[in-house]
Amino acid sequence: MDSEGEIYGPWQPPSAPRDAARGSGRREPAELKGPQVACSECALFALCLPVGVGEADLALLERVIKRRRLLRRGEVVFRQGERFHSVYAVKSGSLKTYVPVDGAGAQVTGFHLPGELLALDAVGAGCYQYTASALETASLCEVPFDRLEELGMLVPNVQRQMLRVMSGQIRQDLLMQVLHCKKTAEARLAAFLLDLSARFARRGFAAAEFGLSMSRGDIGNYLGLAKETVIRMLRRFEDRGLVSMARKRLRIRDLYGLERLAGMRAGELRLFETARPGATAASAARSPRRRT
Amino acid sequence: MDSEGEIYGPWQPPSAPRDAARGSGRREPAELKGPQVACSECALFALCLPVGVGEADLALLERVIKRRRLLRRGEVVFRQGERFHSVYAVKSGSLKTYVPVDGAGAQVTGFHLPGELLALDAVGAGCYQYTASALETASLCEVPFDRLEELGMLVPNVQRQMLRVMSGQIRQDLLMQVLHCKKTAEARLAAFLLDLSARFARRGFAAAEFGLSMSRGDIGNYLGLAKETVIRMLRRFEDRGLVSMARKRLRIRDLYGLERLAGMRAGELRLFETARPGATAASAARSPRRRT
DNA sequence: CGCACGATTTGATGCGCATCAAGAACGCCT
DNA sequence: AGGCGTTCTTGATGCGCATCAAATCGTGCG
Repeated sequence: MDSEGEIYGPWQPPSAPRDAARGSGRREPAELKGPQVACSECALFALCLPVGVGEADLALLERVIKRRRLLRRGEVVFRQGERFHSVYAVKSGSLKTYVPVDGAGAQVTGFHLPGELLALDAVGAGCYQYTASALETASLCEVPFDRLEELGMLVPNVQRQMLRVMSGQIRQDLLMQVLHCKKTAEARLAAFLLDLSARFARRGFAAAEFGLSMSRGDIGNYLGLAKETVIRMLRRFEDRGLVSMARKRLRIRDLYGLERLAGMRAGELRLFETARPGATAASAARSPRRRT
Repeated sequence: MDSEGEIYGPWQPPSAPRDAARGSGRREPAELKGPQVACSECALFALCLPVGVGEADLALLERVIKRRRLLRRGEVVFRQGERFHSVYAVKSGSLKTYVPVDGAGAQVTGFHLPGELLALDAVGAGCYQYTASALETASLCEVPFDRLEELGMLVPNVQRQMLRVMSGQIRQDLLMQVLHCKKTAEARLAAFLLDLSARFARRGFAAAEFGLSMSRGDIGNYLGLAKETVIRMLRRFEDRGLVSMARKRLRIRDLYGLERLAGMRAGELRLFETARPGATAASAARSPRRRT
């Protein structure tokens, strides 16, 4: 399916993190530690899934991939404002995306796990809307958008699938808005963990145990909380037996308890590219104290 | 440009607000008071703009419009979860969209002014993602999506334009996230007013004076604030001479002052369908006290 | 191996804004 | 006009969470 783990670093913007030294010794790439998705599990593949799951489609897909890129922690894939040319699929590792914000630091806008698509929303803008950087060693598939468009000519449904993916993004943003406006710190963090869990599960990884590759600060930034609050809430969860944590490793012990805290079921977050005609949302009422 | 103000109410879901009585007397429709956009100013028209602005295109556009719908305050256009069939363009009046939320009320997800498009993001989901209802007497153009798709076949760029509009929505959601995570109540409200102003201006209405058709409660809900806070902030703005208010009418007196409060320039909100290759965002530093 | 710097924790303190509780000012209907 | 429900306003109070400060841990490095 893949082979040849080409180590590209050709277009390397001035961001090299301190640990980007080439021959650092420890653990060479090629065999990547973390979870890694097969092409058939990747969001990119879903772009042409509707036409059938045959070998031919896989071949079509392979043809649009320009190259793979291997990133180390902190390396930047693209920056906000750069001219848009490619979308990316995460093959292994994880990334965060963020936008610089006025005077104070940045706003983390999302985390991206193996099998997920990156930057499709830049299509309509002509330039990337945010900066993407690796949270850990990661590999990506780059897909030049013009090739994807060509593919769209051959396979009419690809266009529709792109709309679908973007629509899924908007749906996700809606949920984030609810989270920010109506939920306490506790509920936000619970929802965040459930979201991660569901996304791992979706690609075939363990839903109950996974690594948090981002820092507490990043989580807090993303959720609109101070990092101290994130820490305190995590501790609270652990004290209540909802999760157990060792360093950056998290294990969910009481899924239902978390769902109760979050005020929503796990599946309700990130409904990505799944049309459910009749579903009208939650029922579970629970919310400590937050607005009317 | 239009004529025949057909008063349709055929598909009227069980929501009739208390003031929906038919022959209530006062002020018949047909002549609408508020701002009203010409077809050439409408977001729908922008869908095929790139092919040229000729008469032929206008004719094409007219062909896809199924009918106009006239709504009274509180009437619902579509509900979350209903099967998606049409997108809508606001011709006059204004709407709000919202999603029901677990135990407590709803989350207002947006307001929609004349010339703006509604529900395009439902394309990828197959069902509407939120409920839309009129804030005041309003008229809409309904466009069945299958007809829009047909148009897409005739005019290839329509597809691209749809991506563009959705991408603009995602960009807007990103800004909302920053607003919620990093800004104080004061900054949020200032940004909200600037956003409204820019949107009115964009369609050719007065940027400095307009009506707030939504209630303070709706504004607060949308921004993640209590309605009391909205009121207090508005008063504060007025006391400082930034705006002046009479009932639901608002006049912006000091645009620059508001921008300083919001911590961003007016144009930075809602950059809708405008690609700006090199723009990297703000510079104005200002934020009273909010996160790191 | 021990140094240094960043990430993680924990506690103390205070501010921003939600919440509660009335009252005032509409808009709407009879 | 007069009544009434809804929205808007204003003040008092308290809680949630940001902020500040400082210790500890982890990790890459010389």
